[in-house]
Amino acid sequence: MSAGARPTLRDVATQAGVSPAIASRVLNADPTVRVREETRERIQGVAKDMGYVPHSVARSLRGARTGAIGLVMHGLDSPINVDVLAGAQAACARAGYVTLLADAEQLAGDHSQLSAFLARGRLDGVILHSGYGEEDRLLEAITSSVPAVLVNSEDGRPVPTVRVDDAAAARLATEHLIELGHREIAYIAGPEGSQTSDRREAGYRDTLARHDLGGAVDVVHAGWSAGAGTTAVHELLRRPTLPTGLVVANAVAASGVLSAFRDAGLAVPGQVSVITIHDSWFLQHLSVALTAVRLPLQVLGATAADLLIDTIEGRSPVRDVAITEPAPELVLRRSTGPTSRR
Amino acid sequence: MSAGARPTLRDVATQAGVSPAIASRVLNADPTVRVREETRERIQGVAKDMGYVPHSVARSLRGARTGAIGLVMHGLDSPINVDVLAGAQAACARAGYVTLLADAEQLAGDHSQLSAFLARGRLDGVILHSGYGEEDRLLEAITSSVPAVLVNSEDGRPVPTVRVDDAAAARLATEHLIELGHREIAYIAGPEGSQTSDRREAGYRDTLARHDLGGAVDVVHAGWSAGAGTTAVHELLRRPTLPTGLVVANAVAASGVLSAFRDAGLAVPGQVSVITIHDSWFLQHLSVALTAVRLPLQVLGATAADLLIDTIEGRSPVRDVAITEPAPELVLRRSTGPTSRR
DNA sequence: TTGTATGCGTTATCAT
DNA sequence: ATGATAACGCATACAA
Repeated sequence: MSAGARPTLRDVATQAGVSPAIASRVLNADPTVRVREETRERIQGVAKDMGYVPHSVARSLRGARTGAIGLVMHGLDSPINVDVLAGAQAACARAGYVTLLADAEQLAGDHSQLSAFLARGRLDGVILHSGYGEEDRLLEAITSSVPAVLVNSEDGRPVPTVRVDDAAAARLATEHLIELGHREIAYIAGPEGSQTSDRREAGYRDTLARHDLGGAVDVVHAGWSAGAGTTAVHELLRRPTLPTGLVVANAVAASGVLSAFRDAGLAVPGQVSVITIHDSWFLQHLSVALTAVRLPLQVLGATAADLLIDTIEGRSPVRDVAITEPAPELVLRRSTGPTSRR
Repeated sequence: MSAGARPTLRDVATQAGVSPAIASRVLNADPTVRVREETRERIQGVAKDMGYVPHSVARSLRGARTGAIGLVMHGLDSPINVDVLAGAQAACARAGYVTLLADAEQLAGDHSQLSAFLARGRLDGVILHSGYGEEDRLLEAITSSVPAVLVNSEDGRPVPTVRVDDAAAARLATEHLIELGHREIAYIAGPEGSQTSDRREAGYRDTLARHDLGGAVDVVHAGWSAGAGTTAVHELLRRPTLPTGLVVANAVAASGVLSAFRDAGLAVPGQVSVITIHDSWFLQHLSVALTAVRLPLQVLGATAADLLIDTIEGRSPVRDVAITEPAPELVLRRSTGPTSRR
């Protein structure tokens, strides 16, 4: 055994004066094997002394499992998405899996990256949280090679799906504005085609309808970025009259909304109230501390991981999960207030 | 070949009527092998038709390489650290490596996670960007198993180190305030023991000294979080007199600083100017758009990756890298202005 | 120009 | 209670 080289199972077995087979079973605590207590201790002692570490690759080759889960994520420039990643990563780690991280856009755009990632034997499964643009392209390649779980996508897919209760969150946000007396409430949407944004829009429309405000539906398509929020406000400002309340689909976009109002000299919440979906540390530090509906994003990631792991380990036939616990929660700050107009 | 099972190299070889050895060498474009053009095409055709994907695990077991790099990161709740992660991830992917992500704190606190991550044969190397608390504990475990590169740590370590030019950034920030006429400038530091914060402090001290303001050195220890920034301001407010300018070690902490001033009713930059180190998308949306010194964080991550890959692939004896290109850059926004006092 | 044989480190099966 | 052996899929040294 040369200096840097780690000992193999055979090294341990030889040193302990037993066969590799016995050493393997003892070190893996195989319950079906009966060895003398003394032998067991000797093997374990030698393994510890020699600093034996199992060779994960040999193990995966022998068995079918790799103990690795792929996380294909998009938009890591947004803390919202990072929360999902963190939740998924932590849940995988707790369950004994390591996680491979890839960027959805890069993977979709570079075939060699995709095949390196999906190389046979590398992964036990994949969690896919991608922008709607990459999703279809990636999904087929992934599912043809390993089990997958989709985050925040439409259900009715060929793979299990996990999402938060977007509609409920939007309802809560819209209700809040209505309770404050607002009647002209616009929804600043995400990019066109985003299912997440569509579900929130549905909640917004629901709520207006239930309050006989169905005629006031007012949707402005923007995007997930701060710049998109700013652009949406500029669009609003070109109109003769402004809504009194805004439900913004996403906290990052809402940052841009607030800055645009500040730059335009409009008071929030004096002239316009703003509420957003998703909470994050930065909201209270924006130009006006931003009222939001908190959604359990880490739980979302963790649930996706748990569902995938159940699938991998042969449990649970659950297909689609909508997370209702913890429920969406209103986090009151300073960006919403009673309407001054009627 | 059953339904779900992917074909092996042997399946391809058999189907093409050649031996596995030839198939292997053709598919890997081994330059030392000379085969008939017709044979080559037949093998490649069959591989494509059957959807052959090399088995990464078998490959790693045979060779010594795994094509995987571990990213051990801390503080993914801060966009600053996520930038470093994104840079490293992208650079690894470009070079054909997949990346395993782990959280430094979790790894340091859970021995079974650590050994799963460092299992023999899993990784070709590790990039470690950890809080100063976990670093020492993790470093030994990691380096005893694979090559590593340290991000933003002190040089003179047993492993190669990469960092940005913290001192230069702090000098630039401090100079800026001095040029605006400030003479009482405090440094809001990171947590005690942080080398990154210490390097920035040195730059701050340098600059004061060079302007004969060495007597005005004023360091308040805080931390990297927004809450720490807020606390530091509360501490300042208990003093009889406030500095006119603040250099804050980190943009997230600076968010808390700005909010604390807003809540206390102090005007920024009217009564106190604030500049921070690190730029990020949210700075322009804070209660006052925050002036900052931009440091190339993605480049930092990418450089760490490149250095590690050089090491893995047997090139380059470079030990410690201080990134000077692109140089720290002043990003002027609204949180700094001429001092009103003298 | 192509084929055969071996071993990477494990674990499971079957024997003793 | 323990050991011998085979096999996972691939890449290489060597043979033909």
